[in-house]
Amino acid sequence: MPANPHPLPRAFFARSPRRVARDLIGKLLIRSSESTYLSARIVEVEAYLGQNDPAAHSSAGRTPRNSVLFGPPGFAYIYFIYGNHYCLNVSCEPEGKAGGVLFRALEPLTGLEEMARARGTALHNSRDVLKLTTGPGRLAQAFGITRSRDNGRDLTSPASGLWIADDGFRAPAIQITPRIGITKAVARPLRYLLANNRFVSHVRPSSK
DNA sequence: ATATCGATTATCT
DNA sequence: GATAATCGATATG
Repeated sequence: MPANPHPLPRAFFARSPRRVARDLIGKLLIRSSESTYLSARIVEVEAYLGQNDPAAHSSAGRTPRNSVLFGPPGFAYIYFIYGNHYCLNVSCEPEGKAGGVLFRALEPLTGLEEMARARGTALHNSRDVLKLTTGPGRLAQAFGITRSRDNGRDLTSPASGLWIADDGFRAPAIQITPRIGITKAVARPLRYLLANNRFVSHVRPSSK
């Protein structure tokens, strides 16, 4: 039985995005407040490196948009993409060095009704559950994550209301594949996923 | 099952 | 002016 979830310490994130990404598989993302408790297991992430990674937002240096990636580790970097979607990252590496991990898919555990409400979708069958948090845009919407609300939020403290936790679960097997949806540095194996998990996001048929 | 397209904005060239 | 770490709707097989 999983233990009570406890927050991951800042030192967990003060490492290379690869190490952090690998170790985040199987951990929990939690949105908690007096009126809300959403939790989901992290089943798919991607590492974005601070240096020598053309696909990373930090590759061209520090800007107002990406400054969280250059700040201290364990904070939320939220960006808005395609005019429609927010995506959640956590900053890695010690302060001053860029790097982050993108959350790509979760397995929802508690608060599924509220997630469906946040997404404006039905929740009648297992197919509906599957679409709650599979994909970076979907999981952000399910957790009510926006740039204005959550960019720069401390993900190591339950007091912040959005945090990452360890409940004792240990991933039996982790797969590593190339990243998805990018056009630069396409071949690099920086996508980490929980093997045999149904909630891993799908490659777009025509995305190449 | 795959393919195409529109949404709609921050950022960069 | 083009592009992007995406998704849902729609059309067609």
